[in-house]
Amino acid sequence: MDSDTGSIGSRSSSPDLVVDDAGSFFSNKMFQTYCKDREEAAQAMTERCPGGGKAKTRSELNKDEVQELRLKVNSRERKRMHDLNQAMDGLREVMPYAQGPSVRKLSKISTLLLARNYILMLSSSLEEMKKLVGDVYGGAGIQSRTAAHPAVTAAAVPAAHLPLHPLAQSLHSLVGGAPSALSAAPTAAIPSPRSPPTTSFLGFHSPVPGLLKEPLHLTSSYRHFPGMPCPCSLCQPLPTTTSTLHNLSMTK
DNA sequence: TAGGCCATCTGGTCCT
DNA sequence: AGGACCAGATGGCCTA
Repeated sequence: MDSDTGSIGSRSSSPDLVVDDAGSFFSNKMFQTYCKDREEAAQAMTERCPGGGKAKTRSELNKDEVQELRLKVNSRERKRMHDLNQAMDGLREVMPYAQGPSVRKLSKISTLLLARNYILMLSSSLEEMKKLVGDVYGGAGIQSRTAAHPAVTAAAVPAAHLPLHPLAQSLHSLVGGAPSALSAAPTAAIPSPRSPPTTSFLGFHSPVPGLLKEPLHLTSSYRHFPGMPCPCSLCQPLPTTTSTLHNLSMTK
């Protein structure tokens, strides 16, 4: 949307707005009740304290100053919400969900739920990858080695921005072999581009081929889509069992 | 037309 | 005192 210039927004949806001669606006209800008293108070105040050099208290503000203050506060709040929406857009950009003019934007609640599930999935994948790397290397001291290994550390970074490490490919050849389930994914779960995904869709239960970004073609029989769960055990989201994951919550 | 989603305004509360 | 944050209220837009 637009602007935090303090002028009326592109969606003039504000209730009880009145426009005065100067083109500014107030909350009618608020302004009537507010200014009725304030005006009298300010009138009395200016009569009592004409031209005082001190900063005025709120009770000393006259009608115009109250309006100016209100506009200032509104503008700040608009800016705050715009910043919030900008951050929300940034989050949408890294979500494994199709973006484009023909695709309806994820709602805020959907974005948050999807992000949560995405994080859980990545955490699970990371845990499983650590286990697999541990199996590959075996023995003690694996923790320090895996912690420093690029394949492991890279998993903590959003997958949409990273190619799969060669080690991960070799791990796939170790565990892989089953045909890809992606191509056979049921389309019933695919939301219409014009309708936002439901919360069940956001649970990542079935990948959505048509809405995926460019897949990574690996040497194994699996097709990997950045940021999306793959049918193999390495990439399949696991039931959340760690206490760390249990601490993740959408509640405030 | 109902319901979902959103932007905006507003007043209260907390913090610096 | 001023700003940030929050939640409630309200009305517009869009879709099923």
